[in-house]
Amino acid sequence: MAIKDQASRGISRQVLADHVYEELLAALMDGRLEAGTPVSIDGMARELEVSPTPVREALARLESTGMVRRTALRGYRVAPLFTPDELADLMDARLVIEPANAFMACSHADPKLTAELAKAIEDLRSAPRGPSFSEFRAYWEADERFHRLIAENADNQFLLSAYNALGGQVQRFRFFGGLGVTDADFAIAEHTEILKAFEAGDAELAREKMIEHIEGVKQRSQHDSEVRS
Amino acid sequence: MAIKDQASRGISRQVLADHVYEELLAALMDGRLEAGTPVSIDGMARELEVSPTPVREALARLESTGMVRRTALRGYRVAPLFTPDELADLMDARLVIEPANAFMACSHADPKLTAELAKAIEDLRSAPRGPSFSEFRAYWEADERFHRLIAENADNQFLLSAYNALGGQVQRFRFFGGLGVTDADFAIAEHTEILKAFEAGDAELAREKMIEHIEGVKQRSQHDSEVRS
DNA sequence: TAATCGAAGACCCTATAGGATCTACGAATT
DNA sequence: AATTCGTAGATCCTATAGGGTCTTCGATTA
Repeated sequence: MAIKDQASRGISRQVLADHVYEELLAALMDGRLEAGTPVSIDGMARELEVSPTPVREALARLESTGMVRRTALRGYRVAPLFTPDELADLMDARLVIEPANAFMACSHADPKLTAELAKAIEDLRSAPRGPSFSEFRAYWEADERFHRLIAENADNQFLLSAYNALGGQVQRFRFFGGLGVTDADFAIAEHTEILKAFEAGDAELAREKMIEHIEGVKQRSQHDSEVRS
Repeated sequence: MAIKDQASRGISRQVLADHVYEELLAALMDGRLEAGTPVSIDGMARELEVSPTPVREALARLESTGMVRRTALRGYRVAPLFTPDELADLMDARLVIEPANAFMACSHADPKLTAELAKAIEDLRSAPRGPSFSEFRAYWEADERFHRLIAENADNQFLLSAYNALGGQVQRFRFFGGLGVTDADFAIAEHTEILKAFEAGDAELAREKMIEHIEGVKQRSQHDSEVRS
């Protein structure tokens, strides 16, 4: 009823499949759906109290994000966690795209953007660092917002698509999710360096600082992976 | 019946939605579905002689490729053609991703890859240059194959996703589709330069030659756009 | 003649039904 | 006791039905 009510209440007509999509996305990001577990279409339909049809459509859209994988005639399952090698590949890909985003965004940055970036850093600083999902979420959200702001202000829809294709939102979360936030102090300092470059309007410097940041994330993530294994 | 037969003949059970997806993709790439025209779910179901359900699923998947756009409660339509500005943005994005692909692919290239690249160039050279779709398709396919080989052999699933997100296959086709193949001689020469770098195992050179190639494509495309408008 | 109204069709969206396949589990047999 | 068989349930996939909205087009009216 939870979803259905909002729709059938009829104040503003909406598409049920969109609600299901958002619901599934939230469940995946909150960790309610763990990596590797199957996602039954019929089962999810019962759980959300809708018919299988919109669930099927939502999952079809979700597949392109890499959050779920589909096997023909066998259904969907939550994508597995990354191996250390895949993690390194992800960072290499970010090293290709995000410095370019930083350069372009800085090339035509306005005070509004720098203010929003500063706010994202401030939110990062003040976010709780607890290991629980609910606490961690604020931290992750601020980190994601910083990078996404830059990607969006690069003002190139294709680069933004490429950034999205990396699973910028999700994959990063799922990686950090299992670990503690050992990253925080470093990330805040490195983000601040990038912000400085933006404030100075030095696009080339912004590119370099972004490279340094992601190199740092890569090294720290590899270290954490080794510790865990 | 065309599609249905293959499925219900039951030799190997298949998913109808996958067939519909392939069928729609082919129709989009052949130009049978022109830019901007609406794609009715029910109508397409009648045309392909299936129910609307698999069509709906296929379109949901297709949306992530950028080939079709969806408006809630109003259905799908074929994505509009590019403006010159969007074309420039696309080339800028390619300039970010494809040189990196070339560098990485060249870093661990094997004779098999260089042979396949050489074959792609040879196919490019021998392809007909006629203005009709069917003739042009062979040329475009060889061009696409060259770039995709490099992207796939960069051996990084995330960079490959990013490359795919550019609509590497499709967007490029849709751009060239309306124009003559004024590009051919230049493209063959530039591809050959890239191949030489691969044969020499010089990754840095491969990166540079890829940059030169895409810069060339960008300039020529802008020139063509001006001529046409 | 121009404008308005209404009916019919197209279309999107969701629910439901039913067929096919796979899995799980218990009973019967060796 | 182990194995085989069969049945019940779960699941995926597709078709069909029906509700709601929008557009179109013709008829009626001012």
